Amino acid sequence: MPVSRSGRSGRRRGETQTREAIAAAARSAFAEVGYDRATLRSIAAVAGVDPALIVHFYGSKEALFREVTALPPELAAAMADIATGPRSEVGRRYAQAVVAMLENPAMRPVVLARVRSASSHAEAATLVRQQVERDLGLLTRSLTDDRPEIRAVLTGMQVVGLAFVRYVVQVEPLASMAPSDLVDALAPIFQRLLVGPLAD
Amino acid sequence: MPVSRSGRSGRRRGETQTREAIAAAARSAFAEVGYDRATLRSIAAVAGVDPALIVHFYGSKEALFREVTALPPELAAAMADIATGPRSEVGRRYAQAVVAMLENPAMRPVVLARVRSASSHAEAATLVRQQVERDLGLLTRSLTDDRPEIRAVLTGMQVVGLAFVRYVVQVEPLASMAPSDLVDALAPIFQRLLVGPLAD
DNA sequence: CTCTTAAGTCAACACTCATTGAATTCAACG
DNA sequence: CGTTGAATTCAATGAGTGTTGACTTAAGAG
Repeated sequence: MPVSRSGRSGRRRGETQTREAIAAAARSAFAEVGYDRATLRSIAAVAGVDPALIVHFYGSKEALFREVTALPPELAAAMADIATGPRSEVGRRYAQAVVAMLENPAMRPVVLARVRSASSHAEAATLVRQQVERDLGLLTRSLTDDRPEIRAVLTGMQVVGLAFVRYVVQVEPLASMAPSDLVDALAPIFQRLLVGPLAD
Repeated sequence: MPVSRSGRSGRRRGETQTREAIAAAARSAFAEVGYDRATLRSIAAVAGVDPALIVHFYGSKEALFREVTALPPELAAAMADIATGPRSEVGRRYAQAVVAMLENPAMRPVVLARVRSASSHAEAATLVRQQVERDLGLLTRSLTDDRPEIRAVLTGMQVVGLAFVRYVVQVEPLASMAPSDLVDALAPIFQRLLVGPLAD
């Protein structure tokens, strides 16, 4: 299948090119202002496209959100990797994974879109809930038999709290903290929640 | 100043009575669906009142939100109290204060209205930011000289994360956990963040 | 009783939203 | 060339929004 020879000569782009432009604009919009305030019109403007084209491609705003905030399935596999390795460093490994995810420019908008939209959009809330219950439950159950569900939800509380406080509310000094310092600050918290004692 | 003799005889209620009905409906609405989805019409319907009356009393939706999500100033004083008492129990005392606040039916809607609206409403985000920076900064600075700002923001991360995961996203088993169990789970986390070592 | 004042309602305005269906444009194919 | 089909736009629809101003109603003051 020959690809259209140019990206710029005519006004018409290839389909995948346009879809990706829309997807990127949508992710950013959902991540920055949440589901409600991210209007099809504003997304279309950023993507350089008519609003009707978005629903032509995706069907509806709901479907657009679902498609654009999907997480790659390899993420669950990465969770499993964290359990392998020395137990005394599992907190730091998880902290590194979380910070890396949130600093990854392809991943951050997806996570923030979900968290930011969870406040007013029931489906986004469900996505966050399932993510914590499934993926973190998997991790903690593979690490210990001592109340893994509680460890999972308390760990998830850290991740959601971090995303909210650092990126949404932007509280200093957390908002401008360097990733490596962030890992240092979070590692002991995760270490205790994942494999340490739950009470004193 | 004589108060109108009855609350129910005529169709007309006393002013304060109506204002409070509106305020309560507004708080619930903001807490349950966030600023954007809490429409003046839906609030008015719950309060049994015309939408125009709300703006007649409060001026605008913005002003309504501001007035209705104000926190009593005695809260800052309560923060100071937590610093007094045995250091080894400060984490538990703070956990009790946080859980008590979130379980207080007068307080919870205010906190949730702020957190839930922070996602899409800049002013709500500012309220949350200031709350964490000011009140928690006050507490940690009165407890230690060892990087109190970091302790404050990490502690705030717990509170925001808790509110979000327990009440907004409703992840189990945190969502249905009894308040006393919640205190038990949070106390050691706060203890370490407030006065414990920051690294291993 | 009359006047004043404020509580409360009503209908409308100006806007923005997602979504739709018809119309257009353009690249590819024969 | 002509035709097909998909990408893309255009204009409109209907529902919902915050806010406004004119209006009505009733309570308290003289």
